[in-house]
Amino acid sequence: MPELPEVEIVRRGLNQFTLHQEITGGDVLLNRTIAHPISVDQFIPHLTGSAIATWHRRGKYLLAELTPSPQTHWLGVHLRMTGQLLWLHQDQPLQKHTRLRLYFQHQQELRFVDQRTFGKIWYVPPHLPVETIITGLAKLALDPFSPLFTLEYLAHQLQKSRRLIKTALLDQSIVAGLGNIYADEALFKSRILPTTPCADLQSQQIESLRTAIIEVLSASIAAGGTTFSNFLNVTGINGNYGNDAWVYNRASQPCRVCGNLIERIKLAGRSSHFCSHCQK
DNA sequence: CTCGGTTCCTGGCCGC
DNA sequence: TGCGGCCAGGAACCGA
Repeated sequence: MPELPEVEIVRRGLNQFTLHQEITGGDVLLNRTIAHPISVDQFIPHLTGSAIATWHRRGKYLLAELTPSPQTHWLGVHLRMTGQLLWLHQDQPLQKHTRLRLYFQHQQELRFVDQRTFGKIWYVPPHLPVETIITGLAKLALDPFSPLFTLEYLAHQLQKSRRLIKTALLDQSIVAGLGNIYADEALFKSRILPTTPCADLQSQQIESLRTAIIEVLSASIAAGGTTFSNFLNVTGINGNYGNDAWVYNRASQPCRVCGNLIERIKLAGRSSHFCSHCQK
């Protein structure tokens, strides 16, 4: 599932291919993909004639800064479970789950393909803060790559939660960008059991967790994102990270550190993978 | 206010 | 081989 590293890989690809080219039109194939404006008919006309100055990422959200305009306007994208943004020629045959097509000059196209239809796309008009339209941004925590993502910050974020650490890590208002894969991986690297209540974590463990989060995300970005799920970068290429996952999706397989069998349990409806020998 | 459960959706997989 | 049902999960929403 696209988590921070996959979204970052997509962002880099978008910045490589889509900038400073006029949007000439488009086609909405599934209305509910467009989260804003409410009237889908207005979506394509709002974008037509603009170009993308740059793509930003906040947590798992992608934000395209649109020009020209006296005031900036924005295009927002969340891939959710199965969303893919592909840069291709308009002649390329439509994928079965194509939800949105944005046409660019020279017959190029930015295509949104999303099997399970949870993905969302927003248009944010000028004069409005993006948070007022893309409401998920309003309660988003710091990005782990922010210089402000310190031990003090993470400790403070976890202090206010009475939940188990695994559940807290999936909450985007505590840390932005983690999903089920990298939450399990970061907990393994920091040797913390997913069932540990946040309040029981020692300062040393929180620092270890903070470091592990940054390392796990960095390693995946360096590998081009995960092999899991149907993640593709904008040119349609899968990543390489899944092959060296420590625990994710490895239930009943030997721990890569101690050989104990990896266990799998359900926490708040999500599967959690861990080694009960390495993690305490 | 906090938090867990449910929901959205499709396709892969398991067991009979 | 065919098919029913379960499972995967990000985040909004609902209700305790």
